[in-house]
Amino acid sequence: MAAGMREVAEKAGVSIATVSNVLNRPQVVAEPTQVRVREVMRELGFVRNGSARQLRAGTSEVICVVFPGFSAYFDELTRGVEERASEHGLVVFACATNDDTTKEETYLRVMMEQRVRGILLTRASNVFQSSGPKLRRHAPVVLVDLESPAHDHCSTAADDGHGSEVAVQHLHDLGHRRIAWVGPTDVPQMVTRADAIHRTAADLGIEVLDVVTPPKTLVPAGQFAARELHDEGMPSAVICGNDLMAVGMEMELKSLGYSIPGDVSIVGYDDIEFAAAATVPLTTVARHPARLGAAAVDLLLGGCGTRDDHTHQQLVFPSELIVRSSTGPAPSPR
Amino acid sequence: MAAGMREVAEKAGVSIATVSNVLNRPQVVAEPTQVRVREVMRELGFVRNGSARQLRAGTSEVICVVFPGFSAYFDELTRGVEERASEHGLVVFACATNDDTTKEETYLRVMMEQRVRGILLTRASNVFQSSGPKLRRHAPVVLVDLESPAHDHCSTAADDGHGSEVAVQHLHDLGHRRIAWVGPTDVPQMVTRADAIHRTAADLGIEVLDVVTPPKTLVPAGQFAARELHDEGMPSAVICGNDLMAVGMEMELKSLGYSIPGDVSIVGYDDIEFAAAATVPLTTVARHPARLGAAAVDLLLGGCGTRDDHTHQQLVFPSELIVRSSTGPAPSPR
DNA sequence: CCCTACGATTGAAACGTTTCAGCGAGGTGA
DNA sequence: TCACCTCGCTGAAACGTTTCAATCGTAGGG
Repeated sequence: MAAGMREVAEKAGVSIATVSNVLNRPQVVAEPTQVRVREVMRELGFVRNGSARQLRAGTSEVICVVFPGFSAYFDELTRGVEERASEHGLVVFACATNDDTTKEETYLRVMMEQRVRGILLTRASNVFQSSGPKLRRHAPVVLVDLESPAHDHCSTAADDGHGSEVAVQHLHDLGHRRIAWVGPTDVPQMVTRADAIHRTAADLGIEVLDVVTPPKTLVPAGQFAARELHDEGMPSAVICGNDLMAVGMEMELKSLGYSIPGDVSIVGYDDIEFAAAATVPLTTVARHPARLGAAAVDLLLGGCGTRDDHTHQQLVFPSELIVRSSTGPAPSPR
Repeated sequence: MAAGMREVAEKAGVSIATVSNVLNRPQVVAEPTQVRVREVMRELGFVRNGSARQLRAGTSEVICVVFPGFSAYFDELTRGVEERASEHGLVVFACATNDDTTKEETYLRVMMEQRVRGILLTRASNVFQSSGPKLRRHAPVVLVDLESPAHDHCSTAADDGHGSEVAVQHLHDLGHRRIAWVGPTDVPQMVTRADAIHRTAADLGIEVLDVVTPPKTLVPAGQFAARELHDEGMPSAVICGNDLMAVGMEMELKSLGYSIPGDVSIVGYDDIEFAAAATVPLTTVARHPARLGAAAVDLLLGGCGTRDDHTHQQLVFPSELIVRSSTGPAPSPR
């Protein structure tokens, strides 16, 4: 059924080795031969067997990205990964774990088995802690947006600590003295942000309310948090763990009759494409996901995990506050 | 570096064949041997080489999904695929083409080369038309949300024709006589919807305005269309090609001072999770993406493409109109 | 005590490539 | 003319599994 190089070679009247050369080192085979072989390939609908190739050559052209689900942030992240990867002739496969540990384990196993060229991990749960070393022995791993406590991995991340500080400072400058933080407590990146916010707020004498969301940080989580705050007492400003939640917050608050930023100021994280286009364009801590993704690919290809002499790098990119219309002066107390 | 079955066998004092049996047919190997072999595997950090396995065994445990980008609809679709796939011990890799033909070609090539267990195609561009037959010879292909004109493929789809009829009828019942359709003209699924809308509207004596969007049917496209309609003359109801655009439409219209559904009624497609939670909960044509995905996996595994005697099936699932708050009576003309 | 049967294990042949040393033919410089 | 080089091509050995037929004990039946 599937024609292999053997059939191609026979029909073209050359050896298998020559067929292989046409594919892998065209310079060494004479022009006419090349043309003839390619012609036969087309005729026979030849598709080279990747497993065999990879088995023999030991190298794969696949990079895998693992994340919790397909949302705007990861879409942009992946775009960065893909762009850089394709410059090197690599292909990017993504998979969503839905925060399911078992699924994550399965995915990582398959990737190791396939000896993929590299794995980009975001939001890795405890799986990574346990099987990290084994994983690393079978494929280069780069952490995106996820710092390894032991610094024994390459990673790229945005400087969320600094971003958070600037965000809080911004709100302080606008006169806000009571703000809320909205995010899950079981997602490492979010905890980093929360910590920095609390720290900075304490320094500046700002009170922080915590609204805990589920780990699924999408629009509905923001809406949920908005209702929560509405019931418990609305602060003058809210920092949401990402833009999607911030948009949910915006929408729900408007429904509840709040004016933004008149009554409540809102800040997000990520600066996804859509942040600028929200009903009220969002003030947000830009994290440039595409850049993080591209840099992660550079680390992968830069020898991470393949060379013994490699020292792991933690790349941290500056994050900046993009001020749009969702933040304004705190309403004067009455 | 990477320990293979050879090393495991040696260290456990058994033959390679036995190691393989431990992995693939545990029933045939004695309990104590099994324990010992597994123990050694753990010690050595053995990970079986998927390429070799696949080369010899001829079967892969990977299903691939191809779509334009990572958005809510495809997230839900993939969830359905994944759920069904994992029941069969299969793993799902996704990739985003960003509507780039070259990228799509590359992806499909790699998938064929890897001899994946199956490919789920959505939004395939002309690539599919050209390389379809070749593709099909090397991997089972199922089309999702995409009808093959020649019916020479398996496919799953929602009955958009019927869904559209019902939507228009619904608006007619509410008294709307001038509506808009918002969507791209170069995406097959969208064209199907547009056609059905035009047809039904004509029957009912409803005038339809077309607003053409770019193929990237996300929130901003809806916002763009809203401004377009605002400038050109707002109809009393708008049907958007999907929920994301409908949400964009909602948001922008509210910003422009319109009341929903007071001034304008809005209908979407898909019924993504978020549709119910939008500022104004969305009336939408539910297409149950997860169900489409799961059914596609069933078709794949049901012998599509593997058996010669297989006849291709076109599975069409009913789509239903979910009426929420974004549609209401047409404003009385004054 | 032999024969059979059965359970556990194994040797070796694939699977479809890549790669490397080598081979013949033709060309070039001395 | 000979030695040597280059060019284009090829034979055959890997790569790490799976699988099937074959082997070896050993226990049970006659």
